[in-house]
Amino acid sequence: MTGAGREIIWSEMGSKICMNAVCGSINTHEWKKGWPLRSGGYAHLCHNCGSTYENSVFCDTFHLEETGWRDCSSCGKHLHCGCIASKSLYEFLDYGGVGCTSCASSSRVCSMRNDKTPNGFGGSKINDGGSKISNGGESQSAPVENKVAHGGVDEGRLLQLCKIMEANEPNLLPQSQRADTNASLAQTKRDVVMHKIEEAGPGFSGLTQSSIGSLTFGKPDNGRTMLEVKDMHESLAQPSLNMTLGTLSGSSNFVLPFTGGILDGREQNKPPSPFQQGQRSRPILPKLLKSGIAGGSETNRGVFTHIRMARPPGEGRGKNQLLPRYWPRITDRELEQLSGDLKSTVVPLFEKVLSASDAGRIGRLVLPKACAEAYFPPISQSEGLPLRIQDIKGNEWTFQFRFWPNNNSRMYVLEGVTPCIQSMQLRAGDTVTFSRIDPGGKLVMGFRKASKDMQDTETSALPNGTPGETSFPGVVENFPAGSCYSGNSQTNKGSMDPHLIAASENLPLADEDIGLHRCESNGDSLQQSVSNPEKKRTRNIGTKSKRLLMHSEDVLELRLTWEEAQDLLRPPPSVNPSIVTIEDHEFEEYDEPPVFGKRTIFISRPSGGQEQWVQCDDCSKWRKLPVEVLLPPKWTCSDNAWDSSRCLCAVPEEISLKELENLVRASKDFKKRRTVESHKAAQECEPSGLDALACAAVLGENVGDPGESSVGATTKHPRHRPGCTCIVCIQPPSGKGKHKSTCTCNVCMTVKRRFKTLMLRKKKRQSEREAEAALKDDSLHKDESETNGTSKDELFHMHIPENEGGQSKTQIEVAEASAGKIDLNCHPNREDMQLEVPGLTMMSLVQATRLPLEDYVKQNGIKGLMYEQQASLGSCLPTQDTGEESGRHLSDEGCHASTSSVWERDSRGEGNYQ
DNA sequence: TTGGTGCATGGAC
DNA sequence: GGTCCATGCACCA
Repeated sequence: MTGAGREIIWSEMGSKICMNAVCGSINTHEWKKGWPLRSGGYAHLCHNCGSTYENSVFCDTFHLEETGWRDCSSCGKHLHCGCIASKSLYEFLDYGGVGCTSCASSSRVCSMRNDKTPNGFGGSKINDGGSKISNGGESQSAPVENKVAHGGVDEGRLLQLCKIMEANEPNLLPQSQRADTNASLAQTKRDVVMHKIEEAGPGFSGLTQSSIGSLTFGKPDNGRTMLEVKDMHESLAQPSLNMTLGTLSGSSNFVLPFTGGILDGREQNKPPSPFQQGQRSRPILPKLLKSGIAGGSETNRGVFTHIRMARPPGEGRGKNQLLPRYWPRITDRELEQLSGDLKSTVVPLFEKVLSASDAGRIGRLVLPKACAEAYFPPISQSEGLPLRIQDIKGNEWTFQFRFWPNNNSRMYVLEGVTPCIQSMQLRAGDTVTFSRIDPGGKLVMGFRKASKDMQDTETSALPNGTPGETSFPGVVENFPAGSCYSGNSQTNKGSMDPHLIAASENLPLADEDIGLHRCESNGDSLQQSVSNPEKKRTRNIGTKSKRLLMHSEDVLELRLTWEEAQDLLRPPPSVNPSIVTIEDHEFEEYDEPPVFGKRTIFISRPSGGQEQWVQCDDCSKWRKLPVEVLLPPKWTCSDNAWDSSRCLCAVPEEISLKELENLVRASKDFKKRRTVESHKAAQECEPSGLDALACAAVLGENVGDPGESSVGATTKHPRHRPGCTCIVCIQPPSGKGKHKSTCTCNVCMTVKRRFKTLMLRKKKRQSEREAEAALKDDSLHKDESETNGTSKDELFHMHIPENEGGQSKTQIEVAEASAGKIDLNCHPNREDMQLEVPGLTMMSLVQATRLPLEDYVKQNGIKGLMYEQQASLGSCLPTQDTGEESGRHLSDEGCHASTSSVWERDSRGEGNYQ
């Protein structure tokens, strides 16, 4: 067929994917032959959308020179091609169009004559998957024909685009991103797609709505793999493509912010676009927004306003190489806000998700190399230079921007970020954003809480979310003070410019409509940060590349949550269990697995009463229930048999959401306190790792499963890891059987060796003490009173179970000492070891150890093993006396010497226990 | 003993 | 196989 005097024929081009963001067709072998090029040959067009081979997204000067031309509306000379209809549109508008090469008049696209308009642009109407292309030029000056209803790009459509994008441009989504959480990946995909759409500009003005529709791969009759574009909108469902490519029509053109970053390496070798030359420092956002969104179509406002999408930064050295994961994610609403306050121009540069290292105490934030080289001052010396960066609160920080050589490359870091990170209460997983304020070039640092992101996603799924709001994460970014990126975080409003606060408060943002989850979690996060600003033990979960920092309390909370989750287990419905008795314990056996009941929250009233609240699955209202009620997985107001006045969703909630939030927060605090307390209690009860080992090695497995003991203990060892050769780590796995008396394994030999040293040391110290006591009567009396008198309890500040039956105090002490308080890591040469427990004196220990071990063993029912171990020990000790002594003096000062420092030394093998 | 520094290492891409 | 980068870790003050 023909179009605008040009014959459209098929041309063998090889299998190429149309890079058109919306199209993405795989043009197998055949491309449409387009208009003749000045350099000879023909342009090649996607058989689906009509884009040029290199497509509209990536077209630039190269195409302007090589492909079709248009006539200047003033002088009639040829100007430029239709490629500008897509990517470069906003650049044209931004710069007032392109000067005609002949008459120098500014030639906006809309005013150009269209006699050479290439197909696929300027209102080309493509039907049936692009198998036919009509005359694109004829509608050039016509207003945008948009046959599709307005509205936002919905999630489903975007996801489809994501899939296409992923299939077509696998390199766009880095593996690290793919391996990330689904939410993150989805967001990244959306970012890329949205950027693509955005890049495509008005060329897709008719596509940004439901016209994006379903994009499915198919095989038409000609056998070509191609993409069909169908409207997903039910009310607009049509059997064939209904897509009208946007026509540039004067002021109605919408403009999207940011010049498109180039994703593809092939762009890099092309001559620079005339629209970019000399324009690096232009203030991008406000100008674009002014000319764009403010006067743009509602369609596209609706599309982009709420969406947090990553956009490649508009400038910087080597910007083209920036991975999408570093693209700053900004919502158009924030940009819109920018357009209303042009006192300063914020140029988002890049962002980075904080790793555990970044957020850790080391105070170094690893910068993506490309970002550092693109946006930070060039440095030649490893020492780098100090960099002043302002945070969102207006505080100015000075970081050392430096690098160190790394594999013939460089690793860039910002040093000294800890105070800033703490100031912003950031943790691993949160995101820091780097922007620049123009004029002045001041670097500013914003942040985005990871938890908030998740909450946003979560909130979007809440029934009481704002209707019509995008399902994308809401706006939670905290932008630099003094700029328009004021953000919406309540947390930071206090330090923000008042007018910015007002502005942000006026924004009906998604996260203003936060549900209970968010308030709860946010407050929680804040509370955690405040109460535990530092010195937290961290634990990594997941793979190395996806390390997530978990604070110890979080881990505890996770455990607690799991315990709570078990509470939620409900027997399978309508199934009677069979009762099985095992060792006097009755178990209910079910054929079917249990189901999870509905989660409820328990809150404690200040008056002391407890309440159970549950959220209706239909209306999301919270209803109060009796505390003892267990709910099925699904629960709605109609199931509220306990309060007939509130058994309808229409009935308002009993208390305000705010009040409920407060109660929940209080309940959360209580839960946290309980968590910490239970953790402390667990710490007190759990034997240390070496204690467990001592029990295992000395007493044998009957005392308890050493493997089990070591599990709890391992968490106390700072350097346990695979390959660790410390005494705890080298012990045999649980269930491998006890060590025989003749065992010469590493563990047993170490235990024996240390035990011997321990006893020798004890004997020596005992004699010293006794000599001292003989010299000093006063101290002797005191010691005697401690030993024999009633102050023993005070000396032993240990956790002693209150109900110890008829055991004497001494027995209890020995029990404590023997049953798991032996720390064989104690250093024989360290005088301070015995003093680590307040009130614990040598004499008290000595007194305690005078009880024959056999008696203790008998009383505790572990005699057999002890005898066996004793025999083993006796064989390696020099004298029977010593051996006997060793049996009696198990409770040495090492009982409580398991400090982390000792562990450390042990794990490094630096301890001298010989 | 602790914390900072400079570099090395290894996994992921 | 090269590059990036998160983290480890030896060394030092």
